[in-house]
Amino acid sequence: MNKKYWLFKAEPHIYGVDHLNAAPEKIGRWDGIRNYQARNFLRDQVAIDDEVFIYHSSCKQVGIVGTAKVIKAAYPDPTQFNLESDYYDPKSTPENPRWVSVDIQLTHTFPRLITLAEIKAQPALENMVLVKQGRLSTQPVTKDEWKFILKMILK
DNA sequence: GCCAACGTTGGC
DNA sequence: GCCAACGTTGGC
Repeated sequence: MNKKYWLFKAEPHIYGVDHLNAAPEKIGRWDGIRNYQARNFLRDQVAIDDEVFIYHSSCKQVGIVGTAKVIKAAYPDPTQFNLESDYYDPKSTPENPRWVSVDIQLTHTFPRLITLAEIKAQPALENMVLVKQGRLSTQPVTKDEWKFILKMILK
């Protein structure tokens, strides 16, 4: 099974690299995904040992802030059953859950943030889903894009 | 199944 | 706060 690469978006004030860094073993549950296209990636394709860019959206500095690896594949997102949660979904049942989570472990916090503007300025990245389809919170990244972005940190 | 109205995401 | 680009809902 080939390792795959992903980009997960989050609003940093809700859940981001800081939360993962503060967690035991830097492990966290990626939950609250309520978009079918994103859900399908999480449920059907995201696998253990896949690597993930953590992206901060809707904030002052939008961009990629670090990497994580998947340590647990899709399982029912517990927040969908929690009446107290913003992510509660009355149409979801334990027998037939709609939404899934994965667990990830932070592997690197970048020494600097790679901004969306930088990414957009790179011809090599013009086909990234991030560039072509703005609104998608869980998206695939190609191996070439992954390697290219890691090199950008050194510049 | 179509499509208008409405809601959300997310950059700027 | 604005607005473009989606996604969702609901009448028919």
